[in-house]
Formats: sequence, C-alpha cells, structure tokens
Amino acid sequence: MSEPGSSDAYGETRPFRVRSSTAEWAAAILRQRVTQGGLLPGSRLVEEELTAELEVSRNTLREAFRLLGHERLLEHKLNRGVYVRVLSPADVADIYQARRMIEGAAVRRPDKDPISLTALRDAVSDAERAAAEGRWLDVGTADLRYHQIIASLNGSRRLNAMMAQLLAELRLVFHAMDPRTLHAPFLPRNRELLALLESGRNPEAEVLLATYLDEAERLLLAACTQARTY
Amino acid sequence: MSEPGSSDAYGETRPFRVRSSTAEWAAAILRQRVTQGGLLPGSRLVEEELTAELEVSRNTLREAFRLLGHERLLEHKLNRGVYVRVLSPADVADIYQARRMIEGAAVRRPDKDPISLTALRDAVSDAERAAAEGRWLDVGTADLRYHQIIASLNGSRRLNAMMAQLLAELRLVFHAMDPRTLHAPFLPRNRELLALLESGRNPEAEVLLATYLDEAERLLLAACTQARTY
DNA sequence: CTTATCAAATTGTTCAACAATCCTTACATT
DNA sequence: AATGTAAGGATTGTTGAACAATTTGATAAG
Repeated sequence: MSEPGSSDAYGETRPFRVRSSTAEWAAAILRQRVTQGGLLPGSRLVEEELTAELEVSRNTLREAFRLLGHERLLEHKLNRGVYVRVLSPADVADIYQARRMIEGAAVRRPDKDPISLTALRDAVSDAERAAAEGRWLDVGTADLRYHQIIASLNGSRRLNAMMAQLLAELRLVFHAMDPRTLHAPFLPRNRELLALLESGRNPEAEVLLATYLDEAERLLLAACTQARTY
Repeated sequence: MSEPGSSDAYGETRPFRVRSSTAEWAAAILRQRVTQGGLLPGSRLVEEELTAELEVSRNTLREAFRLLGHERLLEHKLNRGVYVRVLSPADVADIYQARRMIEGAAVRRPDKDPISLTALRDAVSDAERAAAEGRWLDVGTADLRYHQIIASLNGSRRLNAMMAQLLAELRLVFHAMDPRTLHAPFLPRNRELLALLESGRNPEAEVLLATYLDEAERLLLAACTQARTY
C-alpha cells in the first residue's frame, strides 16, 4: 500500500499513471464483480476485507461504495454496512416500465440513424453467433448492447445513461436465471424488430417491442420471486 | 466542531440527534443554496472554506460533494475542485427531451389517479394565488410541483426520481431569467391542461403539453445562450 | 421463554500529514 | 513582444490512525 501505481510486484492491477481517481478505480473493480456475478445480490461488502484486498484506504473505499450506491448496484444501510442490491419484484416492474417508455419512444421516432441500424445488425449477428456456439453469457451481453442501441435512437445522452443504468441493474437478476432460457426466446425477435425498423414500419415495431418487454418482464419476475423464497 | 448536534451557541442549524448521515446534512444545505440561487452556476466550492463554515471534516464534505455531483448540481473536476454546474444549451435541450418523454407518457395514460388530479388542482391554485400577489418565485415552485405531479401519473418511483432531478437541474437556469417572464405565459396553460386531463381528452392534452414544453425550452435556451456570452 | 445488560465487532466521523496536480508568476529564449 | 520553460504556492487526492456511535450476539436475570 501507499504505492498507487504498482499493486503487488508488477501485478498490473492498477494503471501506472492513474488518470481517474483511486475511488473510481476501486469502484470499477467492484462494479465488474457485481455485474459479472462474482458478487451475488445480498452479499455484504465488509470494509476491512476490501481495504486489504484492493489496497486502498477506508475513506477511498467508502467513496467507491457511494459511487456504486448511486448506480443502485450497492445498497448502503446506515451503521449496518454495504450490500449488493437485491431487486424486489417491484423493482423489476419499475425497471420495465422505464424501459417501455425509453425504448418505446425510440422506436416511435420517424428518423433512424443509419449508423445505429448497422450497429443493431452487428449486435444481432453477434448474439446469433454466440447462441450457435452455446456461449449464452455472450448472448446476454449482445442482447443488452442491442437494447442500449435501441435507446440511443432517442439521441439523448441523458437517456442513454439512464438506459445503461437500467441494464446494469437488470444484470443483478440475470444471475438468478439460466442464461439460455432467459435469452433464447428473444433471439429471433431481435432480428424481426430490426427488420421492421429498417423498413420504417414503426407502429408494428412498437407493438412487437411492447410484447417483447412484457414477456421479458414476466420471465424475470418469476425468477425474482422464486429467488426471494429462501 | 467535534460537537455534532449543536453548531454555534444554539444556532439551531443542525438537528440535535442526527438521524441521517452528516454528509447528507451538509449536502442538504448546499443543495438549498444552489437551488435557491445563493450559489450561482460556475461558482467554485472551496473545501477549506466550507469545512470551516459547516463545521464538518473535509472527508464528510467531500462525500456531500459527491452526493450533489450525482444529482448533477455540482461538477467535480479532478484536481481542480468542485463547481456549481453551468448548463449548456445542449443540456437544456436534453432535459426537455426527457421531459417530453416522461410527461408525455404520463398524459397519454388512460387511467388518472383522482388524488393526483386533486393535487394538480391545488398546485394550479397556489400558482395563480402567488401570481396575483406578485410572488413569482413561489409561482415557479408551484409550477415545478405541478409538473412533478404530472410525471407521477406514470406511477413509477424511478421516473419520479428522474423527474425530480430534471426539475432541480432546471432551477440552475431559472436564476438566469426574470421569474415573471418565465412563468407568466404558462399559468393559464396549466389550468387548461388540467381541464383536459379531468375530462379525459388525452390526445388534446398531449398536444397542448408538447407545445407547452417546446415553448418553455425555447425560452430557456435563449436565456441560457445569452448568459453564456460573458 | 422473555427481557435486560454487557461486550465485541463494525460503521461513522474527524484529524493531521503527505503526495499529486494545477495554476501563477517569473524568467529565459527567440 | 511573443513564446516557452521552470520554480513555487495553493488546492485537491489519499492515507492511516484515532475515537464515537451503532448494531449484533451472547450472557444473565426475571
């Protein structure tokens, strides 16, 4: 410790010249663990353990906690510690209402950026390739990217940020489900929706997207309520 | 200092038993100064000054900064300090795009909560009363409350929070305008929109709201671009 | 079995010190 | 005069230690 720039002997864990703050660096590591399932919802993050492991001070770690708390990935209970957030069914429903609004508005728009359409094609192809090879986690990643691009059709930086946060939160529930049964049903629909967007049939696209999101919500709600009965 | 619970001799600035964290208390004070115009956009917040005035430690103050930074009221530049955010025209446009989406979706909904409609009536009445008495700042407060209630028709906690943040950011621009010329044009429209909502004429309400928001955006964009030419 | 009390563990907050970075001023060069 | 460079002073970034406040779990009393 006291040597930011080289963790353990050339461990290469921290870039030499830290351009962002140390707190953001620590937050990035914890964010990755949460979104990739290394830290499961409900897990407690003990300050002493993490200061030792990440080799940052308690104050810096707390700043990292606060960062992730505002991203709603961690939950901070006063005097009781920090936990990986556990999504309630109400949370999932709330997330999907916001998704319906953001993605719905994006699909409804008349003008579609050709670059975004290309990006959508790529995302669909990546997902299908990953599915063919059985890499279902990668399918999930491509699917999230697909919907992030959909949201970006709104052309609003703020809505992009909100969408990114929504999807990050959704990952918290993803780990409570088998990735194949979660993503397989939506693979063909992504391509179908893309076709409707390319041909400018917006009303049909909007309907398809709505049913899509409703079904995904139902799937996750089921997984979510099951997981909470322990 | 080191006596949280009683600032200067019975200054009554801090509640006796602090239930929330000290950082949130400090953030609340700074938030008030920013939203009420005591701290104007672009102002720099120096750590040393504020730790002395608020009688909190530097670390706690920094946590307060981070809180307000995530609310987008303050801007944190690495190694350069914390500033009250200055909204660019692009920021204002982005805010209004989000408003059109959230409030538009709310108005479009078929089911209207009667309690919310009552709250809307109250907000309109308060605004009109304040206008009659020349209290234009209170008119602004009532107007913001009105739109917050509109957004709440969506019934989503998350969208409520997002709307609250949008409106808080908008206050940053409000202080660059005369409150009367800003709010007076919208007083009759608020009542008109309310009438359309009460009688369930949603499509007309949606159109009215859209023109409403477009004009408000134009007004603020003008004020915003003017203010930046100094 | 319930309630009360106490002790250990953990978090909340502060402080002082030092490192890293930015900004200004002064100086030198062209 | 304009440009580039080099201290230095000021401010922020980070740390570690200390103590206060709170929760938690265990133990003892009713």
